Amino acid sequence: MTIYDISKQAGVSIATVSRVLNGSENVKPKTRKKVLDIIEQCGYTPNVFARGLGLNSMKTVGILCADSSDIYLAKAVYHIERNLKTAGYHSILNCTGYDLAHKKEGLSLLLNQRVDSIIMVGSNFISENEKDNQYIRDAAKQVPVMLLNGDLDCENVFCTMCDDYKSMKEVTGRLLSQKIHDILFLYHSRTYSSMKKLAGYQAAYVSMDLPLSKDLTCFFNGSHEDIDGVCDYLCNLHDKGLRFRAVVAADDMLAVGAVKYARKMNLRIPQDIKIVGYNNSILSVCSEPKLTTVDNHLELLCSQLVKTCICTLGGTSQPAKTIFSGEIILRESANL
Amino acid sequence: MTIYDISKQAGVSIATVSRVLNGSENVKPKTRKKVLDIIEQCGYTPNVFARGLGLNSMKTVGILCADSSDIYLAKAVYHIERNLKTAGYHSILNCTGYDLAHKKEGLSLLLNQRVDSIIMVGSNFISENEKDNQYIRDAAKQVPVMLLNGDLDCENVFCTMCDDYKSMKEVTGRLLSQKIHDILFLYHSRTYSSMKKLAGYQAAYVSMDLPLSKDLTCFFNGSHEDIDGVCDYLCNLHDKGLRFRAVVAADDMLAVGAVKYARKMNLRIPQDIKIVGYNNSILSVCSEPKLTTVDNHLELLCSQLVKTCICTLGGTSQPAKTIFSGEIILRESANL
DNA sequence: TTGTAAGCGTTATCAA
DNA sequence: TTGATAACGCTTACAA
Repeated sequence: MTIYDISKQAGVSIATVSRVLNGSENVKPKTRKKVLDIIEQCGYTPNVFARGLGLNSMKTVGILCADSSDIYLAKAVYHIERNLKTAGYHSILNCTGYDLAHKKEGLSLLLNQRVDSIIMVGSNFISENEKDNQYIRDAAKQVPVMLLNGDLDCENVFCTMCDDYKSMKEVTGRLLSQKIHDILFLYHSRTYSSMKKLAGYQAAYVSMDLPLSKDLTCFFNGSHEDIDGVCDYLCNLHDKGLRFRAVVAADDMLAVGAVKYARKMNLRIPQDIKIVGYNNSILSVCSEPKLTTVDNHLELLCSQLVKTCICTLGGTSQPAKTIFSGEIILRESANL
Repeated sequence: MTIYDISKQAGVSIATVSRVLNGSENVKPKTRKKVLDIIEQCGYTPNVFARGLGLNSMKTVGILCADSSDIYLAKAVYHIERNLKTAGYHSILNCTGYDLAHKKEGLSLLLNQRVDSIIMVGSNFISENEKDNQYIRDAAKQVPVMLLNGDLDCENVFCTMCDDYKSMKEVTGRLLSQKIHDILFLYHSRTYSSMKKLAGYQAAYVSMDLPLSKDLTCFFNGSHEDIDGVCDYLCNLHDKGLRFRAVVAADDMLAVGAVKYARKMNLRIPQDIKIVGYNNSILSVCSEPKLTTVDNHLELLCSQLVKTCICTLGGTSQPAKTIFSGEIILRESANL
């Protein structure tokens, strides 16, 4: 079933069928109706490969994501896909893992598919080592690249992010104001976003003229689902003599690990130890007690990102960076 | 940069370049090397649209998923994508939501993209109302359809699933053996999978000649992330006089809701009330106490499903149904 | 308002 | 072992 079959049955040329298909004005209403009827009746749908070949686009964007099974990234992918679909675009998903070589591989796979744009989901795609961002710059020479929670100054790269620095500074500052000066900062990746959070944590101390202890900046080197591992890690630190009356974590999973630690140590939350999570994920409500956490308005970020993407593809100039503020969600694990 | 450019630079015809590209034997090694060098040097990659047009395939499968932000479905999508990529296929993701009309829409969007196969992730795509499955049968006339955790007898539809009936019967049976006869079955969707779980729950009673109480089969009508809602729901049931010493839930989120309920009612877990989850998700470890739950080997299911998909596309005949058994994971919320 | 025909970049058949 | 050429099914200038 091709455009030729339709044109024959309708007694018109393929050009006319094509015009009808593409909603051109220059078709006599009567002709349009006849063609439309036959298309309907035959259940004909245009061949997207042929159309793609002619237009050099299949209205598809590539979503690059290290791990779409991660609670937070999964939500991002979901919202991005839904927004893209609304705008008439298809989503090719490519999960790369956290290894740079595989990220490059995934990216080139998508570019070879001739996607109209690339969306990189998660700050882990940006490295502190500028050399490791070159593959993104290269990609941007071919198609517009959208970064969710990543920051890169580059032509044709658009960044949509949450101000993690500000949120974390605010959270830490509130704890410091409560005379809690021994706050442990807990993170488990060195992504752009994590580094911003760390900077915010440190800035809070500095702005209040309080001394920072290196020992309280703690990196958990484990899986992003290993709650027990986090608990053990903290117990270990405690055994080594480290003391702290609060934990601010780079994500909710880490915070839940801290909650488990507190229970194990028979510390009351929040009286003896305050714990703050990040992302306002389902884990923060699942936890007992529930986590005070930061909501970075992911859904909003995603819809803005897709808007930027679509507008860019449509040829209207867009801001290189869009930054939203997070929001502190007060629950039981810390009264800020 | 097209195949013509390469052919000119190499001083051969496009046919030869095409042969090199497709690894044909019938090319003189020396010629092959020359062509390969020029391709490399120019950074040429074939146009997938043109190739797709000629071959009527872009090596792409469509992944249909109601909600890829759901903890469980997200994991499924992730593993499926990774397996497909390994097999050389791209994944177009389409999140439909739970509404039938939108599912049909998503499906036809994918079919119009001329995907090689459709993978439906999650038992929610199968309805008890046979009429509502017709759209799947129709799709199967065009491409092979793979169902994850769904069962449908139909040519060109392949089902890979976990035996939820058996797992749930086993769990319920073990509780009954402990002389706990007032077990509440908690579910929040009427998917194929949920119905299987319910049937397993009921079968355990029947096989032990124990009476079933309709009142203990409880449907929570709320979002799949609303832990507090589940808690309230159970409190409400309690207020109305319903009593139970165990809860078996259709997923971990519901079980966590039951845990919250127990805490609110000052019931000790597992002494006063035993709670069993389903899926062995991160929630089961996040929960306090940790959940006894059922692991249905999702990763294995996904890899088997993709294997079936790829083999079917490759033309080798595959079993219409593949069924795996789940595994009970004992933790703190119930000693089975 | 409609039709003709060129072009998109491959693959594959057939001939040499 | 290679090359010429048709076919894939559409969009779109240009002509009528």
